[in-house]
Amino acid sequence: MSDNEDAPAPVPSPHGTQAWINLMRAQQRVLALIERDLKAAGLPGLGWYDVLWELSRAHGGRLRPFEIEERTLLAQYNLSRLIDRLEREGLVERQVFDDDGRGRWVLITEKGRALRSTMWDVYAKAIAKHVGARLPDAGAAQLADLLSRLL
Amino acid sequence: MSDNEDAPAPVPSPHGTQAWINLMRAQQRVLALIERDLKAAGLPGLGWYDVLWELSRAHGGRLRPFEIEERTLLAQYNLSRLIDRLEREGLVERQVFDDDGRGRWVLITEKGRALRSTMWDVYAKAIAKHVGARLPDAGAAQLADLLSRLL
DNA sequence: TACTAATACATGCAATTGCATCTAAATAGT
DNA sequence: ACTATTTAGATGCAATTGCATGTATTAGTA
Repeated sequence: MSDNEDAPAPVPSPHGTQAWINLMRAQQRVLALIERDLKAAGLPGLGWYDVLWELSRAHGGRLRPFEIEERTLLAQYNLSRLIDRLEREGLVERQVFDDDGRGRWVLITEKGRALRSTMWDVYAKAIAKHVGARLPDAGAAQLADLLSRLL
Repeated sequence: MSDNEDAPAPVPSPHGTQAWINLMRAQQRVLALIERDLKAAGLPGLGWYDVLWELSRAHGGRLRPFEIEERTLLAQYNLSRLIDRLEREGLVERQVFDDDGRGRWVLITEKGRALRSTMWDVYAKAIAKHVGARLPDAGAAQLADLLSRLL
């Protein structure tokens, strides 16, 4: 035996490798374009959007930090500081969580909801421009499906 | 008229949006897994790999910084400092570029080639495990093709 | 030639990230 | 109840990133 792994083939197929490279490049490229559009509109980046979005659609407009963490894939220490920044801007508030003295609620404010909505106007157009316009709708659906298998 | 953009539809289709979300998530997730494997093997991250790879396949094992920049999508100031770090580790060398006093060559060393090769052993297995094993080869090919349209 | 703009790369400084660790509070084991 | 573990979240510090700008050199233009 030439390898000590268990099931999966140890060498990636050329197609698998190409898929990975394109995944990296496409994401970097489109992300940069979308962030550029947001910045050009004087708006914060997608990190802020993601948190505000999860909060705004959560029941009661609030979540525990660890719940946001799960939904956004942000690292715990990054999220903790991101919440600091959001709080400083009045977009969210931290509240005590009575059932567990360690816990906090993070509650989105009206200002936070308004900003998320404004951001979506720009974000949605950016997605349409940088993704939708480059792929027929059926292709987008197929892409979404293939990518979902990596999740 | 309700919009000031030119050709593309201003609102993304649900499929386009889903494709974008999955693109972000899949890339984040797989990237994190691959970086974890590299770190577990005591190796540097993909940023180093990308530069070493471009250099090792370039004619004469050397490129100008701006050429690396184009090939890797690294920002100019980030690349400049990344080269500093690579140079400190003896993986590359900076040389003067005689035809243009502003320019530099970045030359990969034997040590740099060796490290890239070692990294590839781990990287290739990680791609196989985190991408190849989740997608049939035909699916990977299709994914690569769809993503290439975003590039 | 002298002057202005553009190109190639580097760097000071502030903001963000990653890592390790810390505190406080809840749970588990005895 | 008492100690050890685990969990939620925060934080000090070093490394990296982003932004703006700096330096040197070449190209363009009057």
